[in-house]
Amino acid sequence: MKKKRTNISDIAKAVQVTPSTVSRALNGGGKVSEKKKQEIISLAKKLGYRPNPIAKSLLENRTNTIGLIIPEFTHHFYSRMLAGIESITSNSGYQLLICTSNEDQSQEIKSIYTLLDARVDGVIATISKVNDTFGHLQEVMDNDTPLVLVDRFSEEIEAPYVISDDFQGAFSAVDHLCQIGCRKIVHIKGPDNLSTTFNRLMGYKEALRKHEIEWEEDLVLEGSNPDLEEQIKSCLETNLVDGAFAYSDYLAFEIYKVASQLKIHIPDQLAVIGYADEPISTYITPTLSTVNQQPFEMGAKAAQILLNQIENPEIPREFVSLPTELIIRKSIR
Amino acid sequence: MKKKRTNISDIAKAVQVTPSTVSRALNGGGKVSEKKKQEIISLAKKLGYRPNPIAKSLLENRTNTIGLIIPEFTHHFYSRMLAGIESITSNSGYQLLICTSNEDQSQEIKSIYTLLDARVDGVIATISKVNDTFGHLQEVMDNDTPLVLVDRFSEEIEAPYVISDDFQGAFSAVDHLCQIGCRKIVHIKGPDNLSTTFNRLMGYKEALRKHEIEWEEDLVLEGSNPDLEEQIKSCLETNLVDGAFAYSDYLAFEIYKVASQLKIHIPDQLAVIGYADEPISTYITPTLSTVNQQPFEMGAKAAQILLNQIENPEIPREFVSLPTELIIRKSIR
DNA sequence: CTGTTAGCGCCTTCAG
DNA sequence: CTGAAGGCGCTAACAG
Repeated sequence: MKKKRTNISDIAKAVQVTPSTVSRALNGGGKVSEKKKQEIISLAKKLGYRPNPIAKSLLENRTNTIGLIIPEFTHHFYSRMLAGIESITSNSGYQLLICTSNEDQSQEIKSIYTLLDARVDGVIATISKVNDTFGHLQEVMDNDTPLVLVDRFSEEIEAPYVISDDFQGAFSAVDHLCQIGCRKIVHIKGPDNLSTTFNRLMGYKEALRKHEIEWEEDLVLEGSNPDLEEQIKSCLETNLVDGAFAYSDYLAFEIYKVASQLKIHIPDQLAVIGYADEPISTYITPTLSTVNQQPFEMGAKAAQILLNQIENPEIPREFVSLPTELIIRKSIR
Repeated sequence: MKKKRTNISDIAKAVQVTPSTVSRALNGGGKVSEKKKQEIISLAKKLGYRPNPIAKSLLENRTNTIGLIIPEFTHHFYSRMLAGIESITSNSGYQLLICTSNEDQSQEIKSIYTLLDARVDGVIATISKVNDTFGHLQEVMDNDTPLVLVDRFSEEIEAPYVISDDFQGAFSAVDHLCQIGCRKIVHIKGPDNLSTTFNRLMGYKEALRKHEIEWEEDLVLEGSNPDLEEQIKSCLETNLVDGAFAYSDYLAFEIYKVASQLKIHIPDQLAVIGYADEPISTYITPTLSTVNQQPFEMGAKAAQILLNQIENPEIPREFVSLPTELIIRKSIR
């Protein structure tokens, strides 16, 4: 059994006043004689009194707690996002209640209700990859609990969101490849159905268009294809590919592997750009150029918007698309 | 303002009974006529009634919440540990309240008090690297809040802990190097003052002793040394080094860099083993052999011990040292 | 079987 | 300036 903590009436008894007076002395509400006030304050300190936030929560109908739902912790991207969120919330006196969904929508739904039960003051969520129902998210909003989506969003739900500008990120990467003279640029796509996959593909095409390069279907490969390695190999062999842009750093690494097999030199014969600035990108040889999505800033921004909504529910919803940053390393001449 | 949730007395009014009856009907305590019970249950469902855990917490003096303190999120090791912890707590109906210390003890202390204020039912903590005071941790225990240390521990505090067996991990790595014929094995040490640094060094020495190899001071380098690269270079040049064991995968990578400069072939001329099985270890060339500390299992075990302590405070403290796993990859013949 | 009462810790009226 | 009373939502003990 937990030891009983000293509470407000313990102090009241000791100083021979009522709990209300102690409350007033400690919180400054109303007038208390300076003498008693000092006495109460010093005793409180001596006894290590700390107000019970649970009682306050019950009274005020708020918990100073933010619920967070993310797919998982282990990708560097989400760790950084989490760190960004935490940097803001902890500075504002909010606690973080964290749930993972493992990209499984049924778990996401369960988590949402858990958080709602816990009476969190707001929710930040990265929705699962596969999603077809939005009632749980709608319920959060119907409950007047502010909700901010981060990294992924859906047209189905009218919550504020913070995402990364995938179109621009891809565009800047491929634009750079074109500028340094690449004319045959292969693209390895991400998983189907994700808006990020689509937007990065669009950015790729748009950059080609800008440089008046015809888009070729043969040069766009499916990253999820089980024999991706074969695909890359035959693509590199049959075309005079001089540039590559991958949906992720990990997929870019697949290109490295094949290039090494085919004795194609990176960056002299082939320039490569990945996506997400994973730690591996600075450890592989040659170091990989990539697009930084600024996950820390994404998390921080989402947290700021949420706290804003909590403290001022009337402000209009914000929809933020954060700019990306192209990082040039040795995979490019 | 948050919308008012339907509570127990809303239901009571609607069904014309008292709140206590509703409570009994919903929780099964005491006897309620089957008819009313059904009526109450169906109405509760219809109104979407969900009990307010805050009220229950106030009453029961427990919050079904676990506090967690970790240095940071971004190292893969902590992400995995976190995932391990979460896998256990979420299955047992506990929520996770997470704080980061950024390896700063003053922040760690602040976080501890925040968690104590939040009335968490237990605390899992990885203490900061630099630590010289333990009053805050003692206070957690004095408060009868179960505490489990994970990854790092201190003799100064008598809390149960779960750590990785660094001695055995290092021993198995160096033992393996000896077995494949290495006789001149360099070791790059970790940060001073960490027990892990010390224990891995001990494991290194013990393995050498087992194979009757004299320990040489010249072969042990400081990983934190700013001109580490130079040190490695001169060490590899002046000694006929044929094996290397590094405190971390990142430090092992420093050896890769120098070996490449000196045209020393890994693994033919030099066998290398790192530590921690970071993702980079499978992406660098050649893939790096390493020691897996099983962070997921560490987190899970710590969570299990904590939940045990919470539910059964009288059980004796456990002190767990988890075995490591040597992973052999292409950095070894 | 069901209602009443009391209390978890705190704060906020409302009286004095 | 300070005490008394009430209530946040819920449950447990005690009466009926």
